[in-house]
Amino acid sequence: MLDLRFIRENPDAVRRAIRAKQLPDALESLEQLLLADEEYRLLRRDLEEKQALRNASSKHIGELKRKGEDAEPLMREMGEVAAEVKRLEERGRSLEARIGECLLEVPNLPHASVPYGESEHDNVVVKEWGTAPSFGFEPRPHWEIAAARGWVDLEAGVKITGAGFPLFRGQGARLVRGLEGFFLDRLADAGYTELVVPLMVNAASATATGQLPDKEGQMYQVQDGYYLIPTSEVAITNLHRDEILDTDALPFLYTAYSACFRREAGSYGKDVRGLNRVHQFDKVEMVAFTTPEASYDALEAMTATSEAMLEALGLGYRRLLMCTGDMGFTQAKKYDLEAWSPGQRRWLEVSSISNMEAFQATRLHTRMRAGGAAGKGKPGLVHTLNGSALAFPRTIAAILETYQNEDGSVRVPAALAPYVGRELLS
RNA sequence: GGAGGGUUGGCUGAGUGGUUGAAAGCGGCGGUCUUGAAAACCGUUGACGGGGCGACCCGUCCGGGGGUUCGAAUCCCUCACCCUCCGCCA
Repeated sequence: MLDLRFIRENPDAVRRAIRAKQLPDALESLEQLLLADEEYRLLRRDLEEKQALRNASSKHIGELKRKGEDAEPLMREMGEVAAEVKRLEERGRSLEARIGECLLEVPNLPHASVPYGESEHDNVVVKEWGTAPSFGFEPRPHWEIAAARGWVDLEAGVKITGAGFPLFRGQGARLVRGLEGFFLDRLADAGYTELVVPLMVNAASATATGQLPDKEGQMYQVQDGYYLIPTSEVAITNLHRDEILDTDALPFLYTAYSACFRREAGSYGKDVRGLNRVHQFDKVEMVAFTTPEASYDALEAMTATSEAMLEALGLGYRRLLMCTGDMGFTQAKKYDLEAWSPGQRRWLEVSSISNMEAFQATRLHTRMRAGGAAGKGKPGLVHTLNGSALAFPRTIAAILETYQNEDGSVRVPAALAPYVGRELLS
């Protein structure tokens, strides 16, 4: 969330940001927030005055009692003050709750370099890499290639669970495992610390990273108030919730391979065929904690790391700079990487890399100072970033379609072959 | 799932209704002594919010949240976490 003081001092900048992000409902929350904040600040002043009076008097009563003098009149008098303090405290609590709720509804501000736009059509292609492969035959979509050899079995997934839960088999499963090792090894080389994280998180974690209350319907909720993670970002980023990090030790770079679960309610049609959109998928995620000064360089570095993987796999791709209207609630700046899908003749989003600036850190209460928790002085907020490297299903789709042969076999990219243990899927 | 015990400042650990934001020790910081260091001794040392140019002043904080009371670290309720024992279990 944004800093309350910043909102108080720059309400117009926040209003502009909400309009640019196409989130009209948030305007109402902002206006409520400003009203509640104003009332709360007046109430605080009154409350502190009465609390001071009560505190002084109760000390005085203590003195009288110790001396054996009569404290009854003063105690009766203070009864009224105490009642007033209680009334003000109750009102203060309800205002605090309202302020907290409204604050969660206010989106992050877009960075100055983000283009204004109302929808995905206004995103800007900032980079293209590779050339579309040519075939001596009509290239097939990945679901045909995969189904022919049983590498991906969508019907089995439907029987076992339901639509959107693919089953990988044989060399298809081997490809999944190979990609995991390939991605994680390259990220280890790039300085990322590997984690294995819980696949369920509590409501506090989901709130801190911005899934709640904004995207509640998109997560699977299980018993005991837990949610299946829609991305390991949620688990990783909460690692440092309520902590003060040592500024000199930053940046912290983490990666984790995990299953991800998304309800994707309302999705249908050709966009969801095959592996294009599923409810459970694997992903290797990157998360960074940096100083505010370093976060935009870190965004570029993280993006370059993801792009290097696509290049090592030999997959043609383009990088999009997301416009204000297509960016989402928590992000200040976001790039999407899309791999070319020759069998479908369309771009597939395989990675999304974002800088949240201090938006998550404020919710997380993750701060930094020289010396960390034991250090001295006022702690400052850190910036958080995350990105995928990469999402498996669409990467697998792009590999199958890009490297397909007419006989239905698929060449394994040279850099990936050692991880898969073979150079040809057949 | 059942029974019991616990959660206090950077750490250890006192404190069961009235100048307790909190003893003591450790650690940290400053000083004395010393060529320097160590040891010893002396002093000092929590966080957050608000106010004032400032010496300072006010408020909140003893796991979280409520309650009782003129007054709560201390009493009551509730939640979370940790420990011990029993049960169950890959």
